Amino acid sequence: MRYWLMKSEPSEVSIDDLESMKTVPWYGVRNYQARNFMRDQMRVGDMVFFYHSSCAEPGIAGLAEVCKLAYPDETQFEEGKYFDPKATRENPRWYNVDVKFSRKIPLISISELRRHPELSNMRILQKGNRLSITPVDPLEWDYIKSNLLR
DNA sequence: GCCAACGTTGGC
DNA sequence: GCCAACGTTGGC
Repeated sequence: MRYWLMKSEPSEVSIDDLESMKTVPWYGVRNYQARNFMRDQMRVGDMVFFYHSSCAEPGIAGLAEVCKLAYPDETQFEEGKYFDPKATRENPRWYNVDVKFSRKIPLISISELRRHPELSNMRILQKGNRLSITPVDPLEWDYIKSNLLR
């Protein structure tokens, strides 16, 4: 079982949206590295920190779980901002897993995360990091669960 | 709104 | 295959 951190803009899909929808396809990823994590490494049962990005209070807002293996992202075929003219049904370019709500937590802000030297290697805290899906080291996962999660 | 960092694109 | 230009991300 692996651990992940997945960024979502709350104006798009927030932890409250996930709670009310129960499960959500993680559509719209258009970065190859992030796609590869979903397509090649995520398994059902993997645990996820649900992270709010590009908002007033960025940080970990909840816990979720991978509940369906990667399959072609439907939005690449549809009109709209995620449409990809180079993608075909025979040759899809983008994939997504489904993610299931686990629980909401009191926000662990990015500034709070930065306060802990134990977490200083987390991808999310590195300067210039823009990757929307990153693996979380099991030690970092446990540290956050036992020290920062209420 | 700014801007640093980084990924992608496309001309050569 | 290089690399400049451009677009996007995301914290601040």
